[in-house]
Amino acid sequence: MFEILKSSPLFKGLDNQEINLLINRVFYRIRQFSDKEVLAFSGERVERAMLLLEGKLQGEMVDYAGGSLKIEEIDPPQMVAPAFLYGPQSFFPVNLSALCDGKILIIARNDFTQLLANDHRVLNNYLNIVSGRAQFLSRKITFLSFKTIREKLAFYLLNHLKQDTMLVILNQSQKGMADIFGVARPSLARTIGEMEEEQIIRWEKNQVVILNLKNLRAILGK
Amino acid sequence: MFEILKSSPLFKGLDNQEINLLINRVFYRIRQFSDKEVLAFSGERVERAMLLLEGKLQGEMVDYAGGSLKIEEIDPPQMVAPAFLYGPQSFFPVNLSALCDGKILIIARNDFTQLLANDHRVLNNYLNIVSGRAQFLSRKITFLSFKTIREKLAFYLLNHLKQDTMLVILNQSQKGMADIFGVARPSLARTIGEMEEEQIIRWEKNQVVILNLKNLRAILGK
DNA sequence: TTCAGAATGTAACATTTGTTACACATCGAT
DNA sequence: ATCGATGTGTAACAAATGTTACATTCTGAA
Repeated sequence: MFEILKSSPLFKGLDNQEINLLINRVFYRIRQFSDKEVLAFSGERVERAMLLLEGKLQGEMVDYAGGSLKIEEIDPPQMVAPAFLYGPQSFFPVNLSALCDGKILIIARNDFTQLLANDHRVLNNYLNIVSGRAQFLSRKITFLSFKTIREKLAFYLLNHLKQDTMLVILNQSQKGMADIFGVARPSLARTIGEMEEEQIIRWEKNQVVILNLKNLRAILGK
Repeated sequence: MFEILKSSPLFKGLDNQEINLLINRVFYRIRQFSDKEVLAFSGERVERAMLLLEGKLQGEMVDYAGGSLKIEEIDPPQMVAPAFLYGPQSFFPVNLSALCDGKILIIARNDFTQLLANDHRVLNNYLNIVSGRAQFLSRKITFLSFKTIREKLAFYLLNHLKQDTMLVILNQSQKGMADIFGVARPSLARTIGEMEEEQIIRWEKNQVVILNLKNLRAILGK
């Protein structure tokens, strides 16, 4: 376990023994979870710090109509909802569900606070994590504020362009992307079709080829 | 100045003298600004902690087409962009402009870090502020994810309902609200008209009367 | 290989929102 | 009180997106 923790942003800069000492000064437990299990519901109080050790989690906002907007996926060794452990409104903002089997490290808030107080480097790391979360959410807002599907798609592609190539590797299905964009799947497909028609992109199975970078950029610059 | 700082979330729990001692151990300066002045552009690096002492600021995201989405207003004695001082992407997420004359306290990041290290209460306060920011942004995303103007309006009204009344006091013009919602002003006016037609609300000059709470809730629950 | 389930392309149509334009009301400064 | 700037109600029309439906292709497990 300490190998995993050592590579986590929270314990960055600490060696195995230091982590061991710190962790063993507080109460903690490991919880197993299985595929598709819901670990927390939106609105539930956040009482414990959680750090994903194995497996993959997904956070999605659920609207009142039952529809959902996938916000992000969480991979080890990241913390879960780090920005919701303190502050005035410590409630889960999303439904947290498992995409496969795995396990998480759980530390109650008071113990976690103690952990932070016990080592300045961990505290500093945590500060960076929380700030990073706020920045992630801020970018999410930037993204959601794009009005048209065309703009969202252009922004997405430009941000996922592989260095020095004209390729974007897709690790999402069109359906998955539509969820992230918060739009209907056929609507996204239509926009993709239009942009292929205009020779801006070529949509292949697992990747997208940018045929006309200038025009793609123009979508955001008009 | 210390009276103002004393009432700020950052120095909560400290008395004037303690604040005085802490502040005077680091470099700081006070900057005056005037109405409509732009204090920072979106994308600019955040190098300094800023705490609003007097006046009123506004943060707005500017999209590529020049349109804008007003994110929030900042009143004294709040910090400006507290969640963007640390972390991997410390750039202003919004254009920061003045809504009237005022002044801010400015502390360079290194000095601010020193300030945090010098007092555990201030550090703890800051942690709460940053978490609070992430939580604010998260709620913003919840809000933006509502699909229709009807839903946004219903959500807004239900969240601004004055305790134990059927009133919502408006401190925004319709135009201002349309900006916050990220929709066109006539579109919002149309939706308001429809909801008045249906006897759900009555829109008056500076307030809204809820006529049918059940139906208003039903908009989000359907 | 075969088959079922998932993902994709596409079309017709409905719904929502944006755009533009204009009349009118409101508010504050002179 | 008057004027101009700003906000508001409303309408007609355009544009974007959602909905539904169906055919086709892909994919992984038996």
